[in-house]
Amino acid sequence: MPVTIYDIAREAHVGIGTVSRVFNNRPNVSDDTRIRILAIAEKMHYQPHASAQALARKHAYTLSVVMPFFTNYFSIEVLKGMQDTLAETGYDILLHGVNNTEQVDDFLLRGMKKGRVDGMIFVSMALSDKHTRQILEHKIPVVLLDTYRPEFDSIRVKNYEGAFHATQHLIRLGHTRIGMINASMRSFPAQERCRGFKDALQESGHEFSDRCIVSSDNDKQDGFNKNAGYNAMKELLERGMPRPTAVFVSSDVQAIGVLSAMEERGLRAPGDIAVVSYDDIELAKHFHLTTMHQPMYEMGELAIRKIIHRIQFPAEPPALESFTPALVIRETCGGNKEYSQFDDAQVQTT
Amino acid sequence: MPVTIYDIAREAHVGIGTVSRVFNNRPNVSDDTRIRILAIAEKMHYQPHASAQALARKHAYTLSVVMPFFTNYFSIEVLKGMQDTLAETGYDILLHGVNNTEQVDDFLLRGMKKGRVDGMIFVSMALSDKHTRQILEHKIPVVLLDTYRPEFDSIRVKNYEGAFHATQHLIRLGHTRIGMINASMRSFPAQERCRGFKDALQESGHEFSDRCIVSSDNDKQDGFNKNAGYNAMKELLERGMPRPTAVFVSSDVQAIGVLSAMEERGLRAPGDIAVVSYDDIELAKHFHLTTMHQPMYEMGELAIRKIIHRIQFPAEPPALESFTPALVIRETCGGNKEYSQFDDAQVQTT
DNA sequence: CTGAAAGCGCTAACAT
DNA sequence: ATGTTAGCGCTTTCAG
Repeated sequence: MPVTIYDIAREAHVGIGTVSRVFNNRPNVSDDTRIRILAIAEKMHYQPHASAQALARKHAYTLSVVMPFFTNYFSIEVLKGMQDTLAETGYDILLHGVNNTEQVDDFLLRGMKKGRVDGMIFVSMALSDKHTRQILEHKIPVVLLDTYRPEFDSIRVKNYEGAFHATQHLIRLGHTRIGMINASMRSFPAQERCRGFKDALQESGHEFSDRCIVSSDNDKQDGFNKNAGYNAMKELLERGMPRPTAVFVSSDVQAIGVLSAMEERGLRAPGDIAVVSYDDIELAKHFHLTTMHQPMYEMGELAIRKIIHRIQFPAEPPALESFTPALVIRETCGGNKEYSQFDDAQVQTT
Repeated sequence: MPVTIYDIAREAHVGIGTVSRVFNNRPNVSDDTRIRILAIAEKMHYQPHASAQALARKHAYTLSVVMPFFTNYFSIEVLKGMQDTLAETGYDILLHGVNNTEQVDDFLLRGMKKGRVDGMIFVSMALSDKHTRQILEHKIPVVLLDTYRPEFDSIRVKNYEGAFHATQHLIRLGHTRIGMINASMRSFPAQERCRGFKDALQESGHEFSDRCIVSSDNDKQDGFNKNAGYNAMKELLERGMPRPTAVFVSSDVQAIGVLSAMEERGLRAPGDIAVVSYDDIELAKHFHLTTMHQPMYEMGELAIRKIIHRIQFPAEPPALESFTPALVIRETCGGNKEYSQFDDAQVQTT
């Protein structure tokens, strides 16, 4: 029923080889026959068969992107960067949104199924040893985004440094009782940001107690959501210790929740409690959040370039590339507003 | 290099047919050999080859989802509904984010490439006659989501009715000078919502002038973004006509921008200007927006079920399924708050 | 420059 | 119950 190269070969009185050559832009076809074949193909509405090509070429031109469920801006921006880059390449992506860890197994299986995809990109998820081993065994090209594993190409933003910087900013502003609202510690970025926070405090000789940190245990999006921020802030305020004068929040979405919780008690930022958060999502500007800007779109772009490179050169040693987040100063923790680069914000790239 | 059914057949001293049967859970294989084959496959890390299967089965278990760039909540929620449903089915989706109309051609081509996908879902985009013809010619199963074409299965929300209802709400609240902030008229939903708005006004005998409507011409996301709302509201306020006492905004994201623009001039909702918007995204609650709730997640779910059904029964006549949006009353346009269903909101289903 | 033929890895119909 | 064989539609030698 569907038209194949055989059909058009017969029609054009040539061999299928010649037809194939034409469609693959190979040399060694006379302009004459090339044109004739193209015309016939057009007339017959010929479409090459993707699976057949993939089988013969041993190349599916498909990538799998596995990410924790992409409801937050970070994932979306990353995805967007990927898509725009993809457009130029002829690759397509299979989107694999992960709700929980068991699903990773499933997607890993799908991705590793021979011939399905040429490579996989894992976003923001700590890969277990077991998964790592499986991937290595099957030799499927992988790049990690917003996570790290020495075995694979990794693209990270310096979460530790970013958190450190953000906290330092608070300290320089004169704050001494500083709390942190963190996402779920299952998340790799959350872990790193927590470390950065602690170290910044310790380095500057601040007293520090784990009671200052509230980690969300909200499953949804690893705790990177508004409600988690709201609840965590409420808890922090109720822990019955002297109220912090500043908090570092592990993401902007959470910070929005934090702001809500504060508002409920009549507290304002920065007056009562200064707030610094992380990500610089689109809405951050709207909430005047001072936050750490992450080059999400660019990371998505790079991930695609890297995976395609890796597919071409599987043997090269894995490389780590790091993006440094930049502090965007708006209004939620006071401070100056002299320079302006990102819209209404001042940026320091440390 | 990679292990195939031939390898495992040789190892197990059986024919490849038997091996194939085992992996396809077909009968007519003795438990004995079945177990033996499974064991050997396991040992050799056998993975079936997706492209080969697709070629032989004439079925790729892949869907293409084409949507205008998914940076807004609507798309994301829809996507999420799709993904969750997909998990049970064994299908994967190729995500095709469209930035502009020319790209549709590209993706259409990719989608129609034989064997690539078993079906396509188009979200929130008016399909041109040309595209429609192409799809029909290639007989590829299609379902439309948030658009309509008699030629295909369509899932819509009643945009017209929703807008009508929202506007009516404003009218019942006693408003007479009502404006509308619309997205780009290129977007189908925007067109429908505009019609609903106009008709509601006319039906109730309100004077109506096109000057009350500001349509965004912001390209990004067809004008469904915060900035577009901000700019449009600014323009409306500057048109030098008596200030409207209420506005209907074609989406929540835009409404957030509208609120900003108002705030800048010291105007508050609902006191100075009442605001009703559309979508009921997650953040709508945070902004206390009175808005039309759309069952986005459910629509995504249904789209998947429909396309899979359509793939199985290509001959059935196309069906239209409609979701009715519900008015969620919060605070941006006053009114009562007696009942509560969606969180803090009252819902009327008309 | 072009045709023929051998795969790519798997499914499915047909024998046995 | 199991082996054999013929495709699925395309790419890619290898002759000519």
